[in-house]
Amino acid sequence: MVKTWSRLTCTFRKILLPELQLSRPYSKILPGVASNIRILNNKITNLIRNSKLDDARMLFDKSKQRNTVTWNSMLSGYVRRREIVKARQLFDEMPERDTVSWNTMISGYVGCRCLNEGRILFDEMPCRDLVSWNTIISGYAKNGKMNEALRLFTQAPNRNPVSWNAMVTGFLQNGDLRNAVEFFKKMPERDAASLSALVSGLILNGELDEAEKILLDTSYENDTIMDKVHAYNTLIAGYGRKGRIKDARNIFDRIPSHHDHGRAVKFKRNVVSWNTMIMCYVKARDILSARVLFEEMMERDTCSWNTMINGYIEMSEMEEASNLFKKMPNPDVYTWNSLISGFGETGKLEIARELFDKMPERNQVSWNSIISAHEKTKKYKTAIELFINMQIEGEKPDRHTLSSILSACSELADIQLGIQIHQKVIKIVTPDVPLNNSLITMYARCGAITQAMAIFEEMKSYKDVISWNAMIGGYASHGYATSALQLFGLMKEESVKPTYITFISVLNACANTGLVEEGRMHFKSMVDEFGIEPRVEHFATLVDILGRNGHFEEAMDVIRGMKIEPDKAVWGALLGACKVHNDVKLARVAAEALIKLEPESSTAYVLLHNMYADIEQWDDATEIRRLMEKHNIKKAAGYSLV
DNA sequence: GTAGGGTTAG
Repeated sequence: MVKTWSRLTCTFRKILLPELQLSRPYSKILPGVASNIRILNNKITNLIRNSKLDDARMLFDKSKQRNTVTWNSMLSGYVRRREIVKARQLFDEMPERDTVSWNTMISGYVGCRCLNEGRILFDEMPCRDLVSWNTIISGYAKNGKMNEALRLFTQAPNRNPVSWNAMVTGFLQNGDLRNAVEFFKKMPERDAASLSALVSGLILNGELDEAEKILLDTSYENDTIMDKVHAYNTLIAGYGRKGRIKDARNIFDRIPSHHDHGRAVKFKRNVVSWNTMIMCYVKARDILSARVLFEEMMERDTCSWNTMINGYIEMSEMEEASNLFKKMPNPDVYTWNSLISGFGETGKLEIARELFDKMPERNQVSWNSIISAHEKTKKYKTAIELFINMQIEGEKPDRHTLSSILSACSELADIQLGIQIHQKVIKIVTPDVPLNNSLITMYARCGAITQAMAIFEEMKSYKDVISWNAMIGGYASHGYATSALQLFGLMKEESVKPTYITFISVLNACANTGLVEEGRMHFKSMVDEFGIEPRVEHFATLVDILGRNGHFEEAMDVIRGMKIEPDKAVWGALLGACKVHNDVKLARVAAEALIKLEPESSTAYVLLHNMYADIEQWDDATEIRRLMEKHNIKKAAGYSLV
């Protein structure tokens, strides 16, 4: 039986195979061959649709029989990919061209903004159809050449809604709203695209009220536009972006809902209408109204759930987000990711990690979210471990990953890893300003000031205030106070507006070099010249500068004049200065203020006690000891009572 | 296989 069967198939092959290789003329006679071409064309079309252009080309080259459709499919593949040179080569090689070939080629040129080349072909082509005219008209319209578009539009032997819509869109893109509306009104017949084009164009031009007017007017007409819901949704979203929630809701309510059985419904709300309206509420942080609408929905899609869940995450209401997530039928990777990043942002690292470990599939964003969650909660080592695992599992790091890891390197002052990440950065992405800033910070924190400066200088004019802050801070915190101040001078010369962070470094530099006058001056200019409200860090440093140099009166004046409550850094700076200058009286004031702020801490007690001991005021020293015993204060490690 | 519009989230 098996033998007979294989003999039979052999015979069949002998008969069938030669037929498959028949050349062109036979394909017209033999239906089997014609259907083979159809199969081939379908295959090529599908490959192109899935953007597998190279596979399509291989199939194209291999096939012995091709018809014009085969060539056209291949041509449209190149046109879609904007590979205009290859498209033209193929076009020139074609054994015969039909109108579609010409139109495709023209649309290719037009899509690449090569209007002249497109026009040459248009003028050359043997017979033009409506598509040819519309292609060239929309080409001119899209590229702002409305005069030429209009000339061709008028010349065209006939027009359809596509021709009119191209003109309307063109006018809108050029901000010519008057003509856009006029053309829309003059159109002999309009379709859904006409309305969509006009409404979305008006919204892009900021004319939301005009868009609404036209939209509502159109609904009174006996028009043929059934599919108006698209345009309505566009307007809802437009209002949402402008924060006009009431107007958005008004439009939403005007779309007939599923419950309107009574009258003929020309169009009705779809799930996008609901999602868009929920989105509006979420953007306006009106999470309650969003939830009400969400509960009213008859059927929800993934987007509805994710929008609602993300709304709660935006409001940091992670519990509600979590509850909804548990009820959600089919969460996708985005749902998981937003929860992970939400829990990460709110410091709930364990939950974030649990979700990450549990999720069915991960992508780059999942890894980035969990890495950043660890980095933000100061779990730098784990962040780096995750970064390594990410790559083991075949997920590529991107600029977000690298930026998180660079921060971890900065905090750990791990320059070895930092350098490795720097290499990766150069290999994977073109560093943008934030990434370069992270690199500067990393090198500066690791004490590699020269490398930090190299990047800073490479950035040329693309530096922002953060780049300057990172560099000035790097100098200031590594003992290069003079360089820090010089760089600050350059920053002002280049008219970059400093921030409060800049001044922390600048004042620190002054403190470290004992530049009292300069310190005073910078503090004053921060307030007067740059209008920056001083924070406790600034006051603490100023007190430090003044106190250390013996200007105790002035330092106390600064503290008394503070609009905000002085914190332990401020009093600590004063106490430190008193210690240097052996001013016991003022030290007592500072120490008492410190003890008030931190009753359990022994630092101030010990310091004061030792100052009394130094000048042999034993009664006072004993009093401090008694106080410590009374309040059960134990010396912190590293301190001793002399 | 070629021409116009295209709404919501991550």
